[in-house]
Amino acid sequence: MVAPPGTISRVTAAESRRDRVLARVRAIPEGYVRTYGDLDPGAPRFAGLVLSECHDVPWHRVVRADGSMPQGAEQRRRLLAEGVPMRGDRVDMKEARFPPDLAL
DNA sequence: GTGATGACGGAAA
DNA sequence: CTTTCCGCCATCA
Repeated sequence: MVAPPGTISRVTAAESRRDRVLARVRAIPEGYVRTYGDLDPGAPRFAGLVLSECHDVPWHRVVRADGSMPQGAEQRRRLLAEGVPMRGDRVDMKEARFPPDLAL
């Protein structure tokens, strides 16, 4: 169904994008991680903002592109408990990175 | 309307 | 390998 031009949905673009980000976060299986860029290419900072607002999602499975963890020790402990391969204080993205669903 | 900020990314040194 | 810098988009003051 398509909304005619001029007809702005009550759902703003931001909410739509936000919902999409959350959907992708929930899609991350246990033992794997994803990057902010995978959640929302072009606006990774926005993805981070969304996670900071929503605590009812597996936020600990979202790390930086280089494998570093914004939440530090807490996040690292959770990921380690799920069996996420680590390399020092960084996640081994080569193995733990879950393929981004562009369709979602 | 402009300007500053951020759970970032990628390239350069 | 680490550190530094610039750019990206959306949000908030």
